[in-house]
Amino acid sequence: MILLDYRDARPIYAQICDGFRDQICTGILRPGDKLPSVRELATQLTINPNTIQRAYRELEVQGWVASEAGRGSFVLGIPESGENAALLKEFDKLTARLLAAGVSRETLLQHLGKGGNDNA
Amino acid sequence: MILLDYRDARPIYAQICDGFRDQICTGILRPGDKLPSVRELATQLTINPNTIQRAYRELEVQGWVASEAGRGSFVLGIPESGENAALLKEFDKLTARLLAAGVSRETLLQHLGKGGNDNA
DNA sequence: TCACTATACTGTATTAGTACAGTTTTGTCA
DNA sequence: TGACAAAACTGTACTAATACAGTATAGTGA
Repeated sequence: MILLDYRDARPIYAQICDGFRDQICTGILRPGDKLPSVRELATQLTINPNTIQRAYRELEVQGWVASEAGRGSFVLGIPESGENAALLKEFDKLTARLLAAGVSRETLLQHLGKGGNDNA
Repeated sequence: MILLDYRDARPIYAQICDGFRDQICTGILRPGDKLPSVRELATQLTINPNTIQRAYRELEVQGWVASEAGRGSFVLGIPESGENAALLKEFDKLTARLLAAGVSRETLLQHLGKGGNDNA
């Protein structure tokens, strides 16, 4: 259950992020669990679905959850160190740059496929 | 002068991006030139300043312009694109690092999917 | 039972309203 | 002239309204 505190200076989406991070850290939410849909939670908290989406996207970028269009958002687990976030940001910038330079997404996908082996 | 075509399927912000890219490529706008402020252009086009900001941000991420809070947005020039190979090499290196750090290929694919996908 | 279509979900994208924070310029007073 | 406060800019952040696109499921016919 996510609770909002409107006296809190932090934005709503950040409070939602924190709420889910807590629930994942304490084991209330476990890898594979489904998060409430953006509309469901938005209705429950009486805020706009877009604000939920903003929170889910944040959690996704940071590696806590994964969202799939048409299916839902699912818990991944506690992401590895915070340094990865910085690396991922760099990754995003580089990607944008390559796309702007005319390199196709296919090419990048191929490069991604070629890399090492393991996974997390 | 940026012109909008509301019959165009492309979103407004993408049209604005294209407009400025054209002006930079053709030399109408040169490095160091100041772009109209988000409010000024928004008023001129009778759209919301936020839509302009979206376009400027896109151009900034791609390396065409630089925005400074309180000062304005300025043309940088045509982003380097000659040595895509070098950029791709950097991409590979960064990818390897991320994978080694425990970031899953899934996460990287998601990041790739999220990147801006305006012009063809 | 199986195939297919309609529908009811899901996340996502685009644009807008509004408030905030940083910088520059202008005005005022000593 | 110089210092300093006020105001007029600037980009940015947060939330919301709305429309779109993908997926799963329920319903219907053979």
